[in-house]
Amino acid sequence: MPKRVDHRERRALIADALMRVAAEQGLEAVSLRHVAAAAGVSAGMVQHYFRTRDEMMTFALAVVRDRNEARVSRALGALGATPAPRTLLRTMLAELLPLDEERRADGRVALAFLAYTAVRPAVAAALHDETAALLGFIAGQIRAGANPGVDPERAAVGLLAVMEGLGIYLIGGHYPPETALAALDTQLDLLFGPDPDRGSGD
Amino acid sequence: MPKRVDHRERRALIADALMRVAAEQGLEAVSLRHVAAAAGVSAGMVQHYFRTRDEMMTFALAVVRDRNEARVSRALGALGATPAPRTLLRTMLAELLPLDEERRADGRVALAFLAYTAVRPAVAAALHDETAALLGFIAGQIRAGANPGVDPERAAVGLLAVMEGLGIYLIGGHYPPETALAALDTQLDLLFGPDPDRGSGD
DNA sequence: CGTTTTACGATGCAGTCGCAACGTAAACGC
DNA sequence: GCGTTTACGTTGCGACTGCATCGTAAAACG
Repeated sequence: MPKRVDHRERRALIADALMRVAAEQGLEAVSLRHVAAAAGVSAGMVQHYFRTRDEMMTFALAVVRDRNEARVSRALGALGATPAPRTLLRTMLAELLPLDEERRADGRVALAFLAYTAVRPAVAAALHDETAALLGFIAGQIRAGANPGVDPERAAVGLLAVMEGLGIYLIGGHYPPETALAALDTQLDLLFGPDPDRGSGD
Repeated sequence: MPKRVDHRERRALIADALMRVAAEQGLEAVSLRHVAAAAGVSAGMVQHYFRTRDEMMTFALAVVRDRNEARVSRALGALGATPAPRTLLRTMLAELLPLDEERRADGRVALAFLAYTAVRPAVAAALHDETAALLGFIAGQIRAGANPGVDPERAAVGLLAVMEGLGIYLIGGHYPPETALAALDTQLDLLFGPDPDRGSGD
C-alpha cells in the first residue's frame, strides 16, 4: 500500500460519492458511513480525508460550483471568439439548466445545498459575490446587444431569476425540458427582439 | 383536563412549531423532540397527533401551501372586482415573494420542502397540478392584457420562473427586496409595456 | 355509579449519528 | 537497518433518532 496518495483525487472520489448519495436521497442521508459505502471505502478513510462532516460538506459545495463553472466555460469555449450577446447568454443559461439526467442529479444536489445554506448564513455569504459577478456579466451582455429601453441591470436580475426558476421547476419535473428552453428563448426574445435564426415561434 | 380537544388546532400548533424549527435550522433538525420542545409540549403529545414523522411532514407541507394560497387570495380580494391583468399579476406575484421576514421564514421552509420533495417523487407529484393550474391562470391574464405577439403560455412559464428565481435569491439574501420588485416590474413591463401608473424607471 | 374512550406523559429500545481513539502496514528519511 | 510519517481499518462511546409501549388522569357514556 503506497504511502503517498493524491489527496485531491481521494477527496474528489469521496465528494463524488457524496453527491450520488445526496442526489438520490438528499443531504440528510449524507453521513460518513453512507458516503463511505457509496464510494466503496471504509468510513475511516473518509474520516482521514475529511476531519469533520462539515468539512466534507463544504468541499462538496465547492465541487458543485466548480462543475457548473466548468460546464459553462466549456460551452462558451466551443462558441468561438466574440459571439453575439444573445447567443452567448442563451448558451450559458441553457448549459446551467438541468436538461438531462446528469444535470438534473447535480441540480438536486445544488437545490439541497441551497436549502442547506439558507439556514447557515455564513456559508451563504460566499455565494453573494458569485451572483453579483454573474449579474454583472449578464448585464454587460444585455447592454451590448439588447433592445434600447431595457435596463441592463434589472433585465439581468430577471434573466438570471428565470434561469433559476426554470431549473427549480425542471428538477421538480413540473414540465419537460422543451418547455423550459422555449421559455428561455421567449425571455431572450423579449430582451433582444425575435431571433432571426429561429422562426419566431416553435 | 378536558377529554375533547380540537384536533385541527393541536395539529396546527405543532405544525407551527415545526415550521419555526425548520425555518431556523432546516428540515433535518425537525425531530419529534425538537418540535415538541419548540411547541412547549411533550414528545408524547406530538406523537399522539402525528403517528409518524412522515405524517407530520406531509401535514406541514400542506400548511405551507395553504399559507401561500391564503396570502394570495387575501391580497387579490383587497383588489376589488375585475382588476387589470397586469395589476392582478403584480399583486399576486409580489405577495408570493419573500419580501419581509415573515415570508422569508416561510420561504426557507418552502425551499427546504422543495429539496425534500426533489428526492421523494411521490410527494412531488402532488405539486404538478398546482403549478399547471397556476400557469394556466397566469397565461389567461397575459392573454387578456399583454402586448400582442407574446405567447401567453411561454410567457407564463417565464413569469412564474422569474418569481420563483427571485424568491430563491431573496432567501439567499443575494439582493434586497427592492431589487427583486424592480426586476418583477421590469418583467411585467416587457410583457405589458411600460406601466402608465409608474415612471418608466425607479 | 362504573366503564369506556380520549389525551396525554414517561420510559425504553434498536438503530444511526459524528467523532475520537487505537492498531497496523507500508513507504520515506536517515 | 530503523524510526517516523502517512494511510488507512476497526472499534467504541455518548448523543440522538423514530417509534412502540405502558401508565394514568379525566371526561363522556351508560
